[in-house]
Amino acid sequence: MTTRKRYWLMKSEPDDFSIDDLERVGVEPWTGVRNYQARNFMRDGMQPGDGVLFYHSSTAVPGIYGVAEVASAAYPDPTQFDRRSKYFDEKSKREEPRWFLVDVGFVRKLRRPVPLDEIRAHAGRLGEDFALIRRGTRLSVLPVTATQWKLLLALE
DNA sequence: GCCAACGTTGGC
DNA sequence: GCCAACGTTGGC
Repeated sequence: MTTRKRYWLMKSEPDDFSIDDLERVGVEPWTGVRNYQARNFMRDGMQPGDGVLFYHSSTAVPGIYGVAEVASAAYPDPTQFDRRSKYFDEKSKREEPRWFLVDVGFVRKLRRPVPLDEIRAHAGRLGEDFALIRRGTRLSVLPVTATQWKLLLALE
């Protein structure tokens, strides 16, 4: 069964994994999400083909730098079982995995990044409840409405 | 590097 | 179930 295409925003620290890295590799498993709400969006909400805004956090100019797409169904994050990984979770069992991810595929870089301060400047039209700019919210994976998607890309 | 804000853990 | 302590996120 398929439902209508959905839209998301996914954060990454560019020192760790950037839009240029994604362009280079094409498709990347989105490892390391260890927040239940973010996991639920990936596990329960995402479908192949969904649109993704690729956001750079913890950098000089935080903001949206590219467009990507969901490139797989959700599956268990293998790093949770890898003792050498910094994402290892000793409480997760293979028969009952705790953390899920999707593969993310490169679509394009923005002609011009859309910085966080510009996004904030449009808070009124984006909606005060938009999780990216809601005070105190630090979700690394969050839903974006079709309207917000269009608005944000119109700022490019 | 600082620190506000939030989530998770674990003792009780 | 409460809540203090701790860890993490992420802008600045």
